[in-house]
Amino acid sequence: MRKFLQEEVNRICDELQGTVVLEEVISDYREQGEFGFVINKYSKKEEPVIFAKKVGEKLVENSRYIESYGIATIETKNRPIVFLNLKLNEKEKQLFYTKKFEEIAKFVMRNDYGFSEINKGKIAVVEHTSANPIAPIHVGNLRNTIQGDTYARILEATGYQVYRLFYINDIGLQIGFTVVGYKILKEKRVFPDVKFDHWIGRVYAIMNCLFTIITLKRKYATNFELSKFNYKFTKKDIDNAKNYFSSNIKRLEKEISLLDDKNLKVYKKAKRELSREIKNFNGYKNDFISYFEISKDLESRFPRLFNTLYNAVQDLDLLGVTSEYLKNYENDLNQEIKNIFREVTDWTIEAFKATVNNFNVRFDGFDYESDVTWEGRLEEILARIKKLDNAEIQSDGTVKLKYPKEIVNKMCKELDLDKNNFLPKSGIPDLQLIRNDGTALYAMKDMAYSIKKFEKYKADVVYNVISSEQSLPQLQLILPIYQLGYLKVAKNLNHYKYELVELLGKTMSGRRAQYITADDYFFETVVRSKIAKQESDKTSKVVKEEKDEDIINAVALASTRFPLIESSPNKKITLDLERELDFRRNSGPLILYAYARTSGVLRKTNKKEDLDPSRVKFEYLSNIEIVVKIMNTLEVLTEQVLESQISLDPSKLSTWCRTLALDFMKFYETEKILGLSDEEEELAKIMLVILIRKGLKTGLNILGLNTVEWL
RNA sequence: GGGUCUGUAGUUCAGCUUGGAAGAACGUCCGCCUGCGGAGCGGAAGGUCUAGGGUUCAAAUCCCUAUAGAUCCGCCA
Repeated sequence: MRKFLQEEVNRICDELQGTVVLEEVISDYREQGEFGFVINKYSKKEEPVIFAKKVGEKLVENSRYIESYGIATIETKNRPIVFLNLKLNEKEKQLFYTKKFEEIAKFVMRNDYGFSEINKGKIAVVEHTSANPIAPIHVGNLRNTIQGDTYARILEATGYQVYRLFYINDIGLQIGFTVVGYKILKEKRVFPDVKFDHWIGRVYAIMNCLFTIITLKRKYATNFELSKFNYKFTKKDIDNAKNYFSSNIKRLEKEISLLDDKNLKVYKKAKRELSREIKNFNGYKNDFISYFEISKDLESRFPRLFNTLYNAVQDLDLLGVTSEYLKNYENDLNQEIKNIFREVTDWTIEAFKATVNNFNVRFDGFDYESDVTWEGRLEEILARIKKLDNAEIQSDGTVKLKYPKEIVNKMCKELDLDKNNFLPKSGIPDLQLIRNDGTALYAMKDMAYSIKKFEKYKADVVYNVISSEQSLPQLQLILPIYQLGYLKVAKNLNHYKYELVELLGKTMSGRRAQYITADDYFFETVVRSKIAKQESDKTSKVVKEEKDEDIINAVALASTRFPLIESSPNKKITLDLERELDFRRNSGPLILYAYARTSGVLRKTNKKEDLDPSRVKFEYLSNIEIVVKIMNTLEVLTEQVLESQISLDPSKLSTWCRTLALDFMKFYETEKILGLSDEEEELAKIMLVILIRKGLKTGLNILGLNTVEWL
């Protein structure tokens, strides 16, 4: 109606230059009409009130829809703000809505409701989760998984063919020593006694602890006295470390205070360097203290694993063996070592699959970092990078790319990066690609993988779901790709950013093998959902003809996925498990409940879901205000999906679902639907319920949630 | 030191692209014990939209400055 009226107003009053935007009138002035707009910007030099009167009269005279008008004035310092509010002719309005409702009803009943074909024929790749395969997926990772999967579904709804990818980071120090630990345990015939990813998480934590302790001991053996145990700290070690670092920090602080601040530039630089060193010392000091505790903690929680590994590494040069393993794997030199790396990662990935499956998430492809490394693309890229003007090849063999201000600004402009809210005003730090031993750094492999995504999957657009912390590396990734001439890749590689998740009252730490895993979270939700269902069964007289398990799973799915997408991705969220598990406070179950209620209504009537809208007389609908609101909501689903896609923000769609559910609840409570004396009215109301049902189902399905008929 | 993100009701947030009359849920208080299913509904209280300045007839919204919090700036991946 608003849109239509807007056009009508524009047509009639040609002296209103520009487009009129009608607003809904607030309740204080409701007797003046339903819609209104601000007259000031059109009135120019004329007194707004007088101008409003003129326009109002003209509108009443020329439009059969507008019955009368009212003027509302808000006083300000200067000229008052004047609203022209329009009251509609009830009969014409009724006719208009009747026609409009039928239109919307037909639209909603279409098979492709909610879906568009704007991106038909195009291929999109969404890479998400990509958690390190050395620890279970925890609630922190889960936001990535759910955001990525939901966004993939939104892309599909706008016509894309979507590939969901998981990038397996199977190279690096952490996986290196974890694999060493795994091999030891396998030889000693110590096998997993819990789900593999949970178990490998413990192995990782223990190996990391042993590895870090020996590294620290080696590093500081000449600086202060340390006990002869290679893989353990004693109380005395910690005291010595504390003394050593504290005195160093004190010394540096004294140096800072003695600095001459006359030469500002030199002073600032020196100060920065000194505070960085202080930070380092503080870091090491904390490492000594915390690994002392971690070691004891892990030993007491997982005594068998810990002791087996601890004893085994005594006769082992852990640092040497790890680096040997890594070198062999990275260069694909030894089949046996390759097998054991793959064994660990593949088992973990299988466990990941089981985890995300609970959340209705599946992947279309898994790519190994090691494969990318072996494929030979790296040499080719490196050769071309070395020829770039901003490449810097140092005598020790390292290769860096320099990005001063001018280059960055120019490239950002050419790539149109400011549309993503990213316009660095200064240069960005140097990007190092090659170590002095000639091996490739992560950034290098990431470039190769980005290009591979476009080639292997024939992608038109790629979305990397990665936390906002990684904004800089993601930018550093695009620029060299662009310089190498991969224009399509650079322009269509997007960073889907999201802020991190915190858990109320809990700190998560992989090093300590302390986290709330996604498995725990789901299991806990299932338990709560069971309890909630039992309680509802007690009070409800309804016999539920659906499997308990399906209902419980649907509720658990909604309650876990919903909180992770209902606020916008660049808002940090704190999960309060008590709140999320209370189904009265979590919006997910509420929407499922609304849907189940539509089922309840339909069950009691012989009308079917395929009811033909053209048989329905919408003029019989009463309580027009809420009906109009519902219809307006239903009408815009497709637009809402598109908006979520364009703004990389699924929360717009989740809000849409919640709004529709709440409005339906309101309608349901205030209006009797079945058993009415007037058959036409009943039919119209049933139609409305069918439409809402279709809307909820479509919206929820795009969000990756399942609906159930009973709750 | 330099980027980026965030600051709106007691709490969690929407609204900012494209300026126009301050929104939702939860929590609190008061009503509706179930007529199509109470995981619900109605009502009330609760806000100098972090601060200051600018542009404008008009700023939560645009621009500048400040401030608080998060985060990034390694031969880690």
